Amino acid sequence: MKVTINDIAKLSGVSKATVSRVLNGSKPVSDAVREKVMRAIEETDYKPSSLARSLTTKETKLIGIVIPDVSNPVFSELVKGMEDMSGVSGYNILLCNSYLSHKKELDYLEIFRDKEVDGIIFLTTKERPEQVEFFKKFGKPVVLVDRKFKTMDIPSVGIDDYTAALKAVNYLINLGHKNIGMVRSTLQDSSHGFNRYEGYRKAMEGAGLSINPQNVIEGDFSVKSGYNAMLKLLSGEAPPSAVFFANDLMAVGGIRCITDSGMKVPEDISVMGFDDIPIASMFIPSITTTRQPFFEIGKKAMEKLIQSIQEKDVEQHTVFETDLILRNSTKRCDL
Amino acid sequence: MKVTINDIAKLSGVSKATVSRVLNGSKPVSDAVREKVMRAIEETDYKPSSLARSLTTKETKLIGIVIPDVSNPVFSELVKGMEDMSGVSGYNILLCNSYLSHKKELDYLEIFRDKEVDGIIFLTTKERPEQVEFFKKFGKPVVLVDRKFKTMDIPSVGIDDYTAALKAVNYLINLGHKNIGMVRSTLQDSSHGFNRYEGYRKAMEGAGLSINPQNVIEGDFSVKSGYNAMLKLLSGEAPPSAVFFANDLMAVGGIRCITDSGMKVPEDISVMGFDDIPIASMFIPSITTTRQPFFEIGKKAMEKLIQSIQEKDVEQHTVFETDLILRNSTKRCDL
DNA sequence: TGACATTAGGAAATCGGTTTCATATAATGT
DNA sequence: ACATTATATGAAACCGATTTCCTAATGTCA
Repeated sequence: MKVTINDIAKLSGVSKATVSRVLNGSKPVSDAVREKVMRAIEETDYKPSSLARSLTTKETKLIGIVIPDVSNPVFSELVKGMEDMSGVSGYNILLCNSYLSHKKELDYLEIFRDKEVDGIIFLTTKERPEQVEFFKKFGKPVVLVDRKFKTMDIPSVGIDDYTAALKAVNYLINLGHKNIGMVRSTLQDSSHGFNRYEGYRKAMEGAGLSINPQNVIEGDFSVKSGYNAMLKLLSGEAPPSAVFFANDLMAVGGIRCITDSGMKVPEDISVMGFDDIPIASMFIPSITTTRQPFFEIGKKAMEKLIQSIQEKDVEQHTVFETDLILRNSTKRCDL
Repeated sequence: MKVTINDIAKLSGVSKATVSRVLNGSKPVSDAVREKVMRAIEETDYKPSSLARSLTTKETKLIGIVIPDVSNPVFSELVKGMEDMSGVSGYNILLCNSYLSHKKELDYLEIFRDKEVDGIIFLTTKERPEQVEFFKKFGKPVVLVDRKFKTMDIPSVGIDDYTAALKAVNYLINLGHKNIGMVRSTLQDSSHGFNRYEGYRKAMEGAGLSINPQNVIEGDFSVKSGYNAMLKLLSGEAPPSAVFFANDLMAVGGIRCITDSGMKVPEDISVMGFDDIPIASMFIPSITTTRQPFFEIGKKAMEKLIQSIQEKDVEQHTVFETDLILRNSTKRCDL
């Protein structure tokens, strides 16, 4: 049989209230009594039931996290950052993969409510009214990662996609490239996709370069879509000398496509990625990209969440710096 | 204020016992009463507290999972399989990364006990007495993935590393390779590392080929260690014409090393990986490897766990088949 | 030394459910 | 029509903690 607070109380000859006090230090207890209780606890290897405790204290020390897909290195790194932070504060993580399914996202939110988590970190692409409604009812702290909501002001952590893309494309421009293509993505209305495209547009405009609409292709952030997009770019009338991919996975697909077509990266075409996932540095050639500090972002998101749970003031929107990582998939334009 | 079962009872003019019965169907309830109760529930958007419920029912519908590192594609895929299975049965996952730290592993196990999870899926490399002791006391179901314990018979799911490695190396032998090296790993006494090496040894022996000890190098399953191991192989007196890496990440490092040394894969040296993580098919050249059905393994592990929780009989040790995936990092030996 | 303030610890209520047990009413059999 | 069984529901105990409220014992001060 599992040993409970009552057993400890009996064993040490005190009331369970006193045991509770010894456990939590919520009220002073004489040394003699504390001693007795501690001994009983040790002897029986007693651990209080966090369930029963949560029932009265109203906190479960549980954090719900919804992400699209753990097997995507971007998200797994974010999760690691979150876990790193939650651990030290004694919180545990309920992890859920939505695979971008709206239904799953909502189902998981409901589960979080049932499980009475103390807070939620939410990663989605598209803001939806049901979500907003849920969060309004939910009442407890929520932090968004990599996106803000328009119809509700929820604390967020992320990067400035626009500026990061601007810097990335400016780098290509400084290498002498004039005909620069982009593989973007508007998957599920993702704001990253859009903002990165805006950065690209602005950079080109700023340098007085025109964008050939044929050289802006739509992808969906997957390797395969990068491959297909590149195929289109290569078959166009004026294939670009450099391509800015909205993420590294698509860049990988692009490089494979270029290689399969008998051309070389970066000799024939320069490729720029985004994210700096592990594969970017391992690939041949290694991929020039923009590093997002995913681990830090995850950590910060969790930190903010825990702080709001503990009713401390937190910065509403946190924006992290990105770094341009120069590698071997880009080179000066010879033309 | 949060609405509770008492509110529903009052609102619908019945006792809370009856509300509970409507909720769980544990006892028959007249249609008229059920109707009333249901209406009250809908009106107030009442959701029972799973906390309070768990306190009496003794089940939390929580599963604890300890894995080394989610950002490793091997493990993230396993986790996805587990989640896929747990979802349909209404279980939720408490995910913890141990980073192979013995202390963290044990800490998380303790947390699982405190949180009163219904069962645990445990991935570790090294069996340790404290773990065994914990599981003995724990009393609830546990499933191991990719390893068995020697001092305690815990249900497990995995593959036959020995046979898989044997098949892989035999393939290289059939391609005409005679001088085949291996980069293995005995990281934390991992049994995979050992069994894969045994398969290699047996294959070589079976073909009457001798193993040059200089061509068996120790790695630690990381890209970097694969690179360094390859460096050693290349600088040996009789570099192999083919190398069997104990996992794909090391194979990636190996290929980079070979490429950096001005040689080509597979023209100069054939490379064989293990696992078939996503990068294996994306890499240039794509990597010949042994596919482990990680998703299925994860799913099966969860299925077995849930079945034991529900006190059904389960197969004690489940072994999955592996497939040799032929790609472009291996070719016939010219010599 | 007597009046009053502190303090340690116990009894009981509480959290929000489930479950056992008792009971009134309806259904059944003869 | 009467005894008996089945059935729907309520009251209360319980799960394992925390917390409020109260009391008895000790300490302090004039």
